[in-house]
Amino acid sequence: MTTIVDVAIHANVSVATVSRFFSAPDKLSKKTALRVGEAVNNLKYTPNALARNLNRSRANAVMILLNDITNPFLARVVASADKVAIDRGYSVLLGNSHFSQDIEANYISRIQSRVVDGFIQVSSNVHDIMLDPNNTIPFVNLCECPSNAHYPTVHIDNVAASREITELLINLGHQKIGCLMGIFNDKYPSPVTVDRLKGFQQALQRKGIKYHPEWHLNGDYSFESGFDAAEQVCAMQNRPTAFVVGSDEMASGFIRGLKSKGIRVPEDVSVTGFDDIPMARFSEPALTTVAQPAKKMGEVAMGLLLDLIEGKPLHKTQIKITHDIVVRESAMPPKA
Amino acid sequence: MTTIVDVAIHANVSVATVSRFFSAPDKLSKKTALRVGEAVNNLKYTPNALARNLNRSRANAVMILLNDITNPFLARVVASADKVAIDRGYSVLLGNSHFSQDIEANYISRIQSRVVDGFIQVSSNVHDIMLDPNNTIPFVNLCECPSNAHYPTVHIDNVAASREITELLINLGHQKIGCLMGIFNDKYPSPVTVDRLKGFQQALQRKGIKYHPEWHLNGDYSFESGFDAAEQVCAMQNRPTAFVVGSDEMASGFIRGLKSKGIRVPEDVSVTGFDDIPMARFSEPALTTVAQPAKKMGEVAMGLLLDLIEGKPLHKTQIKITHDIVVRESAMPPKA
DNA sequence: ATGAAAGCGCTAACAG
DNA sequence: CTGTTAGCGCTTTCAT
Repeated sequence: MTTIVDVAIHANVSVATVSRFFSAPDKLSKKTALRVGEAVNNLKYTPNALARNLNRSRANAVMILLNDITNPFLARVVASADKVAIDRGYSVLLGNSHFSQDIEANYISRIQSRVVDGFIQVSSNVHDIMLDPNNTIPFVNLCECPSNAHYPTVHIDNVAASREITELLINLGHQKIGCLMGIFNDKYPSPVTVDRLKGFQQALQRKGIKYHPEWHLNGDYSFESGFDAAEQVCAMQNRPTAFVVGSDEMASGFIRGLKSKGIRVPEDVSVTGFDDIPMARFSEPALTTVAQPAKKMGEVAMGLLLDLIEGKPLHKTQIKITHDIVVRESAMPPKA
Repeated sequence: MTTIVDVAIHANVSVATVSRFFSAPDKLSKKTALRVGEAVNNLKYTPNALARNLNRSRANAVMILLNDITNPFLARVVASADKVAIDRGYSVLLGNSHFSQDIEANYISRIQSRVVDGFIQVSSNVHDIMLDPNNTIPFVNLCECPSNAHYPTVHIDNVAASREITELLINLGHQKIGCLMGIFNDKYPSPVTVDRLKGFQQALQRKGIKYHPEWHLNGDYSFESGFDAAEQVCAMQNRPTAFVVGSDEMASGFIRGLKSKGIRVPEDVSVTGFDDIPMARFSEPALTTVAQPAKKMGEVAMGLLLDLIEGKPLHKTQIKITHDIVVRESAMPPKA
């Protein structure tokens, strides 16, 4: 490996000068700058980031912690966050936990070893580091912050969003409304799940409609779990005319399952989704859903994190992103 | 920040002992190990990876270079590759180029600064570093290697795969077969595109079927481009009875476009895909396609890369992965 | 404008 | 089994 010393010798200057060539080129005279530049080219020298980072004690990298990079919503969040990171000179490390708390914890310990300057967490696990009042590693939670969290956060108002999409169904004339939501068996129940259920119930309550526990189905946000849940709908003798579903993928699978059982959507049963991933538009029928602006959320979260890292003065660290209700084809008034 | 020195003082041992506590704990007596462990806990010490990496000159990290993390096939590749990386103690940096050669080149220069020990490239751009006979940074190309590449590679036989899926159509009785493939306007034409077209043409030729350039449509592998391509099919007075499409997403969009124009699939036109992403199964009709084992490819590529990095003796560095033809519903015999 | 030198925090001989 | 010490490659005062 060619080092800064090689270049210094080659250019007949001190290592300090070579260092300046990269970090403060304007402090060099034209002549020396030229000589150094030549040496750099001849020797094909690239500064060693490891060494540089060590004495700057900055890694110039951030980590994004998430459960599953193959989730299309998360992938879009990562893509947009990643873009602002590179634009600002940072690398991004993937912290894909594959839904394992152990793996996520392992990532946290790597983070503590300073391989990154901060992290974005897109999951709801709570780690010691996040509770430690002496913690110095910046982080922001995206989408999944417990509602009482005191740390930086970027999220939509899931309660309101879920309430609104439910109200849309009610305004369409539905009175018998079921839901298909996430399950609650985690150590740290997903705030997303909690809030979306809460919004659903709020809407019913406000309109004086009874919540039927027997119409409350559970899934894990996947297409498959939606497909499977459809089975239970068939078994219902008194069937809802509409379902609020906690994610587009699950809604898509649910619709597919319903159709395979001969139940038409939206003619027999209306279905709504959540997230507005690309597939929502291409599902048949196209999904009426809540749009969560993945791109914007990724950008805002990364922007916030980098500001935190760079010590910029911050106005606000708990940022609410506005959602949208997207009306397409999967919901219509109930048959008389 | 608490450093190794703090711990050493606290435990009344030398820094070397503390270092050994982490790298070779069995070389310590029970007593000292205990003392050090206590100090570590009390001080909440975590070794600084930056410093460690510097004098080991190893980053314990690898980069995955790709065009778009929101591509479901790539996301699955990354997820599986990532899994073997963490299992072997490495972090993975995302090199998401957003289809920009400049960004990819920028990542390459970061790589040269030694922030990672090696990289997997899932794109077809050729960089100086890859041609440099003196290059010491290990890398492997996944899926997208030019066929004459001399460097490590993991890929399926795209020519054979494309030929086989075309033959399936021919065996079904189709004689008028069109295709929807990628375009060739890149500096480094995608070998994937080249090979899939070649396989398509080979199949026709072997069966003595004429290749009709006017039935050759172009897209960019996206759902949208498939949808748009369907428009051109309507305009054809002499229409093929089947199309070989270069990716599942594009095939899916193509089918959707066809259906929106009143052309039934597969009754009027058969369509095949490529990749077998999850959506292929859920598309309507479900896609007959070539299965490219994303999970396995990611694992093999990462395994190979880490072996390379760790200097393990290698039997083979150009690895061919077997594909499968998956028969579902989107292809049937042509109407008489 | 440039150089000398003291580290950044840790590892790895080499001694003992 | 444990300690001493010389770096890893670079940045950054402090002088000049």
